[in-house]
Amino acid sequence: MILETRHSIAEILSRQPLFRGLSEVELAQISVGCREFRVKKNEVLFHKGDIPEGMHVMVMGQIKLALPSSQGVEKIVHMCGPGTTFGEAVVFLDKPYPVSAQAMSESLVLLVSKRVMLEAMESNHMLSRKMLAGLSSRLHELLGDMESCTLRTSMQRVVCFLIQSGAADETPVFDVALQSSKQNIASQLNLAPETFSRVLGHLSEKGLIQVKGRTITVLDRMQLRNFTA
Amino acid sequence: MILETRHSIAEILSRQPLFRGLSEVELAQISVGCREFRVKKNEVLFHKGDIPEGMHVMVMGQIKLALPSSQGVEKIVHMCGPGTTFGEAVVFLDKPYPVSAQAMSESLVLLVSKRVMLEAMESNHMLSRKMLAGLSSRLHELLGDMESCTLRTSMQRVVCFLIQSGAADETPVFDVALQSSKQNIASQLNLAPETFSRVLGHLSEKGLIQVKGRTITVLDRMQLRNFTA
DNA sequence: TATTTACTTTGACAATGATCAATTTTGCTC
DNA sequence: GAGCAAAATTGATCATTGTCAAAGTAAATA
Repeated sequence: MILETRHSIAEILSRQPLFRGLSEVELAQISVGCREFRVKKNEVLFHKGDIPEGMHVMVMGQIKLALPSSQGVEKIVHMCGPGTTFGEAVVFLDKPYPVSAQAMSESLVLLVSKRVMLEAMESNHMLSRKMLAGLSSRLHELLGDMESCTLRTSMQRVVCFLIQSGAADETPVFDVALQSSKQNIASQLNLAPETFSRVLGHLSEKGLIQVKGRTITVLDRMQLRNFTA
Repeated sequence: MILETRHSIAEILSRQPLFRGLSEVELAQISVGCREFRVKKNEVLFHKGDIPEGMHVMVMGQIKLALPSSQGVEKIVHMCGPGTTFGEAVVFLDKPYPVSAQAMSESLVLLVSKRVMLEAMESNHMLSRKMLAGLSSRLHELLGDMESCTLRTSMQRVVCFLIQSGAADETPVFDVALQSSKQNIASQLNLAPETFSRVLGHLSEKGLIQVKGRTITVLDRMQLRNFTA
């Protein structure tokens, strides 16, 4: 039974981008250091300040990483989706979690112990390399968020968000499907939900976008970009 | 002459925390991939958007990493001091610099090429481990800054800054020596210089701190901390 | 030391965005 | 589909913080 579980965990791991390319032996070793978590919608996986045991691998679902504040409000720092990892940094730091993690939908998460991760990386340089790349990406992403928060107006933040959410190509018209509620997006953009709503309203009035529930249609990428500066 | 220079670079490297413990051969190999930069005060080492060639090691001086904005203003993200590194992330990412780097005082910086860093890490796992730890620290630090910017008032930001700048012990009275100008600190705290000045003024009035040029004396750590919540 | 330049402080004012409250809409559960 | 709860919108108001301007101070340079 346990062997069966370990085996299935190894199989799950093998499908995650981070662990792709590892040998069966390596996967087996890592799977031994794994714990499986099935969390329901709104369930909290860990709180800011908790002592971390390892790194998390998202297999299924959606989890938000957020900074709680003394009052009820919180600032969402990142949304994690399938195939991604989070909490990498705590593997190397001996510090409590700097954020809280809460499931936005029913999710399946693997917790890989620090020790096992460190050992696996010691014997497999490619894994180290991927972890380095992952942390680097996260750092750049966070810098981008910082830039948004500190030197852009609410309008600019929303416009940048819309443009970045579109395909990389230069199609003038495209749809943005919000992957979560608007208040959620607002928090990521560091805006009050009301402000977000109003900004979308303004852009609609000007005929630059069209809002239908969680789908926003950008009607004129060029003109929209003018609001960036 | 060149050999002489390479040798001295290897020696400098051996004194940097990141490279401490490497063999002479390893240091020699890395030094081959190094370029030395001596920058004067206010000189720009690189701009946001430039294509990175490698990672930087600060040997001497002080360099600020900042996000420029369309208008003249900028947001300082980090101050780099001797013995630290910056631009680690670009080694793993193939992306332009997300920040600009400008010397705040005459500085000596080494640029270690991406290729050489990657090779050195491949053969020395301890180096990978240190890079991972460094990136992780930076990430947590940035999360802390994010927390500050997004869910604290100007007063709270300043108070947190003062308390964090003090020794870890619980001495009620201590000095904080600002390592740069007040407008500089203000930018790091995401405040207008005027606001920073006013907040310090308020705290002085209440008898919680005393400001003398670039030295701030905290008179009552406990009471000051009350402003955090 | 004199002179200029940069930094800091202070005041008055403006504006962006948050908050509060009420209403409408959406989506979920039974 | 009815009823309920959560989410979104809209309006009115307010507060925090930024901006502009001016004066004062410190520091750098000749």
